[in-house]
Amino acid sequence: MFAFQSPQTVQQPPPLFSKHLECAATRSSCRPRPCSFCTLNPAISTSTTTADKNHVIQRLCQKGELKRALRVLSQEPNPTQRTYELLILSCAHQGALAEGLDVHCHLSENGSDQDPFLATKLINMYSELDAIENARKVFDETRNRTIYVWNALFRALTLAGHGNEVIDLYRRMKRVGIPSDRFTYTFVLKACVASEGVLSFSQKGREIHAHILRLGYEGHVHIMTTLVDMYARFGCVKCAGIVFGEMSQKNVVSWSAMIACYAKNGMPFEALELFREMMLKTHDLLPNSVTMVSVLQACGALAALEQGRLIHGYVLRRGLDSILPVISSLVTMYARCGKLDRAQQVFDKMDERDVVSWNSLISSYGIHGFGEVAIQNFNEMIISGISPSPISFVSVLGACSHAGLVEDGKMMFDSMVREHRIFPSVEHYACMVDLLGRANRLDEAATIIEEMRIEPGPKVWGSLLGSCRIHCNVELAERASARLFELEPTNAGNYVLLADIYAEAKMWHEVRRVKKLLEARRLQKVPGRSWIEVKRKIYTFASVDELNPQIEQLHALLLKLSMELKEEGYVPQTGIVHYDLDSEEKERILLGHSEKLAVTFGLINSTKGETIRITKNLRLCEDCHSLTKFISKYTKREILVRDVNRFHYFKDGVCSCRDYW
DNA sequence: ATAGGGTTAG
Repeated sequence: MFAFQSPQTVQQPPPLFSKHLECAATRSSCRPRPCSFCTLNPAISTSTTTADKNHVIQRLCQKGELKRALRVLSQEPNPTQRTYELLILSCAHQGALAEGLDVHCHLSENGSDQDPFLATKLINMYSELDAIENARKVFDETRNRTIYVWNALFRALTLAGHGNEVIDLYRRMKRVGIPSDRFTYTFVLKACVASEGVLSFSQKGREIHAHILRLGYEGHVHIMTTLVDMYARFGCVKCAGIVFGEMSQKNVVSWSAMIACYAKNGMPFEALELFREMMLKTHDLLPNSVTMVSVLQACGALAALEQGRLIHGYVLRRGLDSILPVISSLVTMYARCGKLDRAQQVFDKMDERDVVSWNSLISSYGIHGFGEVAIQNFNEMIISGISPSPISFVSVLGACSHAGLVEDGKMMFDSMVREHRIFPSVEHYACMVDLLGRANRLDEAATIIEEMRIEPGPKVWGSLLGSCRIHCNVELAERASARLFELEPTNAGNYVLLADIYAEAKMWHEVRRVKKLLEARRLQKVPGRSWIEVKRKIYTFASVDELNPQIEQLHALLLKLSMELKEEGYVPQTGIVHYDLDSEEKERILLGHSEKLAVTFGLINSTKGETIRITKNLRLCEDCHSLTKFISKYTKREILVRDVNRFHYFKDGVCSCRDYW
């Protein structure tokens, strides 16, 4: 059979006998009405030769007729390597595990299972079919393990989330003295990300990085880009930046990886800046849809509506507006910039939708406080034939939580397992704790945690602590924070929350104790920041901001506003100030909050009638919330504030959150 | 001899 195969005929099976020769000669006419040989019928007689049967199987595989191919296989005593390969690929492609096992069996009986080429293909097949055990078995049973076989198993294990195993295997491979190749590293680096344990980053990642440099791969674009991505996923923006900066060759993927690194690690300014640099510095590289997704994400994070609109324009000009991930990120961008109606419009214009597009829409309504609409969209998604993903539930449960729809949320949570066979993750439990906790059903929230079937992570305890803050439950807060201090000792936010709760309860001694703990561990509270986009420029504010040239003017106006509004009924919420000071001092501290400065800046610098849009990196404090309501009423301005969790839309002295947040 | 790799939305 191989004798017939010359390089040119690899793609087209070789003409083997006259009947097929006819077919090959008249291929054009053969297409619409295939000849009887090509369709080859179940009636393949026993008299057909081995070569013929191989050919038939190959044709059937290429046409996706797996079942018939297998039927012929069962009559075929001696399939070629190529035939097996096509069968394996076909099984993988069609998600046919049972058939794949049949092929594997056949191949073992034939003694072909020691062929490292086929072993590689089998491992890939099992990987695609989510049968990692079988992939491992193929590896174990293959005696002649070429680097292809090793790499295939690395890839399979990484995709299945067994990162640690890959690292161990890789080390074993090195010990045994098998040389790795450039492909090995892209898989092993990804495995570092998928591996568990605190030490994964410092030990494994750096270890592999060192090997890569020692082997002289520092000029290899694929490997270096993966390295950038690895550091990005570890949250080490600095390391990613260094690798990126030292790359001798960069392509669109490398740039996109670095932009995504900034966007995903809370540095949206830097993401936009790098995108600008890419556009200016590289003339042969065009950003692609993947790049734009990260850029849009950054716009959304900054609530930079004007920037976002510009990018949207660019997306349209480049014709990237029909790509699903791009549209979904446009929906999210508009919603996060406060333009819920625009988000809905973009969504409406899609001709094709997937779960992610729906999830974008659902969470958009969620952060704007429209819980019912979110649920409605969730149901519409199901009616349209798309099954919810775990993220769909995160989105809809979050929406219920923001809107105080406790019963709906509980029903949703129950339906997860019952109707959709989706088992709740830590994320979902955190949503439920939040939902119940906000609604002042703290006992129920605590019960949920007790009854969890998986280990409650910091997200879950954090939700509980946040709810304790809202409802001033010192006792439960102490329990939650004790767990949190164990689980994430370096997260300053948890200490601050606990101190807030003690302060509200006027337990000054305890406040000082927590603050000392913070100092002893050399942790710093994340400073509150707010920002506002005015005429496509973004201005940021911090409570100790002396850089803004208008700062004096802002302070003066704020003081005047607060005095006037006190006469209208504004009462400064001094209870949230951590220090045991007199009330005048406390008021002064409150007036320094960054969102008040941003609102005032907006009042001065935007045109009347324009909505003022503010973004804040933390949760909105009660005092700012209260004062902003008054400001919206007495200055007749609409003010939109997005905090970490959701939107607050202030109009005529009321907020869209109905004081529930 | 052949084969395979990096960035993506919620």
